[in-house]
Amino acid sequence: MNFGAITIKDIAKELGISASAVSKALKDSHEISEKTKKLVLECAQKHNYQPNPMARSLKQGKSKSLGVVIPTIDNNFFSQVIDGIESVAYSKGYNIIMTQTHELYDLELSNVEHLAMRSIDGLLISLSIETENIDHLKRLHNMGLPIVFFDRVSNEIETHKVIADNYKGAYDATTHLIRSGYRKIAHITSAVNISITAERLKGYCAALEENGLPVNDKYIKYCPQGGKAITEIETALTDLLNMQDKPDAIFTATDRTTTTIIGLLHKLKIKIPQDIALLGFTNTQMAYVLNPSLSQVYQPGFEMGKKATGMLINLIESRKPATEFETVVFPTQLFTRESTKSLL
Amino acid sequence: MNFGAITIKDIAKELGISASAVSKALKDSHEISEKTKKLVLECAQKHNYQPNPMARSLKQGKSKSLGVVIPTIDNNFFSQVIDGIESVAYSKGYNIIMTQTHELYDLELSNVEHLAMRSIDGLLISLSIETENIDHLKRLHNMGLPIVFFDRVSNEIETHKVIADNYKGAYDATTHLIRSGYRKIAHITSAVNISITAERLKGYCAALEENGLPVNDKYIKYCPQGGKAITEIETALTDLLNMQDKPDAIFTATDRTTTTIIGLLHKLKIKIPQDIALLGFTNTQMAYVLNPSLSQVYQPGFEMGKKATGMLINLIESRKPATEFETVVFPTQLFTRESTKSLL
DNA sequence: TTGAAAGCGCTAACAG
DNA sequence: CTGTTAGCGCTTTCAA
Repeated sequence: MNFGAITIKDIAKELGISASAVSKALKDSHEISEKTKKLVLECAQKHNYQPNPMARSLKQGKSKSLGVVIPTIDNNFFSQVIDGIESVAYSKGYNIIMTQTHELYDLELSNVEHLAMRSIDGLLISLSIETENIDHLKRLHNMGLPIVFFDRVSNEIETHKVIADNYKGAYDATTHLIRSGYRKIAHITSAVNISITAERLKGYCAALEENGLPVNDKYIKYCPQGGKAITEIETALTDLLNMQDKPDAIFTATDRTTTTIIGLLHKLKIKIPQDIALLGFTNTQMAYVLNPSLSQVYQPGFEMGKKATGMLINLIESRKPATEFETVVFPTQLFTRESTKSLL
Repeated sequence: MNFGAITIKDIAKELGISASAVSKALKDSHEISEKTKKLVLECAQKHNYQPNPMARSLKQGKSKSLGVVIPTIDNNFFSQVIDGIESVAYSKGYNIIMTQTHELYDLELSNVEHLAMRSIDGLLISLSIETENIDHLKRLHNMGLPIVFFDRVSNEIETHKVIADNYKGAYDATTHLIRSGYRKIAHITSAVNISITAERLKGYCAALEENGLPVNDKYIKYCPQGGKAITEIETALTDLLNMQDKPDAIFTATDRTTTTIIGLLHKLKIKIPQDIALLGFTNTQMAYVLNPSLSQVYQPGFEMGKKATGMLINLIESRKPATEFETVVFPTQLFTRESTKSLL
């Protein structure tokens, strides 16, 4: 770090003035003469002076970096969120330190600790599946660390949150399946404890009920690891396919589950949608080239990232501590394609 | 940052000893009595003491963070590389600061400057497509910043590099197409100036020549933006399809190009592989569920990230400046599927 | 308009 | 074994 970099002191020495004068000149303070300013600026330019951010952070108690904690980067939704986060953060002079939890509580814990230790100014987080207890976040939040949740949120901390309209996304998806003539709609979802699971499940149930269809618990399959392990998806699918009254459609709740299921059905030579229809939450841009083209519920990841970051930076930079917190809900988009072609 | 955090001074005061004693006790120095150590440790524990990394960095001239510059995160290959980078970095106590260039030279420049300013201890970089001039990297490298290139490398800086065997990957792919009976094999590749383009092109040509097939320049299409814009891929494809002697197979050189081409061919109702075969470099895990399942050249992204990071950390931590530099080449894997089914 | 001095939190050389 | 001191680079009073 700071490889042979020039410091304020060096400039001061070269110009025969004091370090504080240089510091002030550099930030165009009114208490420095134009002449001196010009001299300093030129000298700084000449040596390509870059302020040492560590020193500045140490002094000012601000690091100008944001911590980002997500389950995994290898996911269309999250990489789009990251793009959104970056776009806002950079424009406001923040850099981001990104970490993945891989859905593990222990990793989330250590990543968060590590970030806090790293003196981040704020934290953006989407909880891991394993995370049931968020004391680690409460502690930091109570100490004054601004936190904004997105996607997988917790109600145990009062702060800004950014989510997709998971309820409506699931509701629309299920309704579309029903309208297309499917009656026995299974739901393969993520772990039972995370926020998006509950919301999506609610939407699914509501659509069924509104259409006079029974909610059959046997049609609801949880993947405790959120589909990280292909085996849990396989088990869920096999269970469904082995049922006496097996489903005629599957509504999958996550990106990974959706794309994996399509692969598994392929392997089993089960035709979509003839044998079973498929519709899922996924942000893949390849949905239309999958075989068959895949109906999808799309979340505006980029916008969600932007919004969350904007809110976080507001929290960080606002003079007075926030007292009003917002939960911003973004609409999802339903794309209907061959995988849910109408039976009617 | 450092929200209400306890400092060494606080501990010193509470225990009625000096700050330096605490500092030494904390690092288990032999010049501190066991009794004091125990006291200090307990007190630190009690208050959940966390050293301030800024202060430590400032003092030690090390930030324990690595800069990572990649074209885009929204790419299977790169997100796998990141996973590899993270896995090694964390285990060695480094955190990573990641930035995307989106294939733009200006963004690469500002990201690199920003990272350098951020006092990173080392840099991992895969060059953007627009980058022809790497003076920005040379400058930092000359100032002593350890740099490791991966994937898209430059020969203008002597340092460690990690790449896939692009030549062999392309050679194997092309050979496979030839053996499957295809004779007019087009190559849609990335921008002409980046390293991987040249290497893959060479492999493609070599395979053709070894099999007595002509290298037809008209069959080679460059995408100056690396496929970032769908239009350039579309143009390349249309050009090929409009040729009198149009190709019977396409070998695509990048992840994005490959998946986009399959979509475009779909739209045009051109059957793969009956009308035209397709084989490409891509790390998508969905290759086998695409329509048709996609033959692919797979690069070991995770391992490449691990290796590059290991090398970088070695550079950073080695006492004497390195004089010998390595270019590590990872083998690619060819998966043959329906999109290149034999014509014979 | 400029400079001297103190201090952010931590470490390391040197004294005691 | 423990304390004093100085300093990393920068900012910010306060004094000149």
